[in-house]
Amino acid sequence: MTANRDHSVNALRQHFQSKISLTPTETEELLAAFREKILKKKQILLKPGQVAEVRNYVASGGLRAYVLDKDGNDQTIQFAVEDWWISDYNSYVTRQPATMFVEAFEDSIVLQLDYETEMKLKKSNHAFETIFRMMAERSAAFQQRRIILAITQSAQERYAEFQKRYPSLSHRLPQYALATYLGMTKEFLSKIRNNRVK
Amino acid sequence: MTANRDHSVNALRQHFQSKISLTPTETEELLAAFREKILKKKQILLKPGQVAEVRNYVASGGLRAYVLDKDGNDQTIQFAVEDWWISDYNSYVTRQPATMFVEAFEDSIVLQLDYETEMKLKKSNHAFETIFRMMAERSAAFQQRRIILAITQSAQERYAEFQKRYPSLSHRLPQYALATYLGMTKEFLSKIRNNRVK
DNA sequence: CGGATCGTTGATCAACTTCAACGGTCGTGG
DNA sequence: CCACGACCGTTGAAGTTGATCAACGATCCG
Repeated sequence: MTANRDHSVNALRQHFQSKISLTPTETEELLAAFREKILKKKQILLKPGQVAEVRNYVASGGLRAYVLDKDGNDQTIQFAVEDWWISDYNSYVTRQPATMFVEAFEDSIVLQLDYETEMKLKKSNHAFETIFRMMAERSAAFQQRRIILAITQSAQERYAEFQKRYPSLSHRLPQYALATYLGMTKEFLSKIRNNRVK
Repeated sequence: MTANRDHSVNALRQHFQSKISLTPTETEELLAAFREKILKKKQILLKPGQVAEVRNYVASGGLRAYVLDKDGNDQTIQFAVEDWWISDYNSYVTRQPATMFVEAFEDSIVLQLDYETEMKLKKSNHAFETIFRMMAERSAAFQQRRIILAITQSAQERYAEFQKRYPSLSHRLPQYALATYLGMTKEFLSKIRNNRVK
C-alpha cells in the first residue's frame, strides 16, 4: 500500500535528517534502498541458523530479539519500537548464522535494508559510510551502558532504571519479555511491580 | 624511546592490514596519527568526570575499565591486552563525561588516537571512515554476545565460557577484576576455581 | 623485613528462582 | 457472537545460587 510506505519512509527520512546532513538527492537514494514489510503480531522475521539478511527500521509497532537458553526458555536480548533498529546485528555484520529470533510483539511495519545493498551504498558514498559508522557507534555505546547496569544493579534497581528511562515502554512491552530483558523471571518482575518483594 | 615506538607501531600496522586494504601512503598517514604512551602498573588513563579524549590501542601489557558501584566497589566492565582497544567508548563517541576508570593492570604501552585527529582522518578519506565503522561494528557485536552470556548463563558457566574463549587471559588477569567482569564476587570465583562450590 | 594487596575458606544470609495453582483476558473457530 | 482454549500475569511456599562477613595465608614490592 503506497500511502503506508510513504508514511513509513517519512519517518525514516526524519530519522536520518536528525543524524547527519545529506543532500536531497542522497537522502532519496538512501531511502529508496529500503523495502517495506508489514508484520502481524507474533510474526517472525529471523530464526537462529539463518543469516540475517536485513537490518530493520521500525516505522510502527514493536519487535523483540530473543534467544532460547538450554532449558528452552526465551530470553529477550533487545527491543525495538518506532524509530529504533533491530536485527541479529552480529549475524548481519559477520554473515554468520544468527543465534536470535526476531519477532513482532505488535502488528508492525518495518523498513528493511539488505546487506548487499547497504554494502553498495557505503562503497558509493562517503556520507553513507558515515551514517552507518554512527549507527554502529551508538549501538556499541548503548550496549556498554546496558552491561554496566546489568553488572552493577539489583533486579529492582534495573527495573526502576528502565521505568525511568522508558516510561511508556515499561507498560507496553509484554511483561514476560521485559522480565528476561532485565535479567529476571516474570514472577519476580510481577512481585517487584506489586511491591510484594519482601 | 624510538625503538619502542617502532615496535608498537608495527603491531598496529599489522592490526590494520589484517582488517582492510590501504595503500602504503594511507597506512603511514593513519599510523602517524597515533602517539605512544608508556604506562606503569596501576597507572590511570581516565577517570569518571573527564571526557575520554583518546582511544587506546594496546601494543603490550594489559588494561581494564571499571566503574565504582554505590558501595564503592569497583566493577570491571572491559579488559584489553595486546592487540585490543580500550577507552570509555561512550564518552569518547558522545563527548560526555566518562563514567569509567581506565587503568593498567600491568606495565603497558598504548598507542593513542585523539578524538579531533580521528575526526579529521575520517573526513579526509573514505577508507579511514570504513575502518572506524568496522571497529564500531565489531565492538557492538562483541558486546551483544556478552549481554547474551550475562543473561542466559550461571556464574560457573560464564567462567567456563571465558576460560574456553580466552585460556591465557583467565590466568593472567587479576582475579578480583575477572570476578566482577563475569558478574560475581572474588570470593565466589575463588570457590568455582577450587571446586568448592557446593 | 614489613606492610599492603590479593586470594582462600567457612558460616551465615539475602536475592532471586522454581514450582504449582489460579484468575483474567484475548482471539479464534464453530 | 459465543465458548473455549491458550496465553499471560499473580501469588505463595520452598529451594538454590551467589553475596556478605570475617579471619587467615600467601605473595609481592618497596
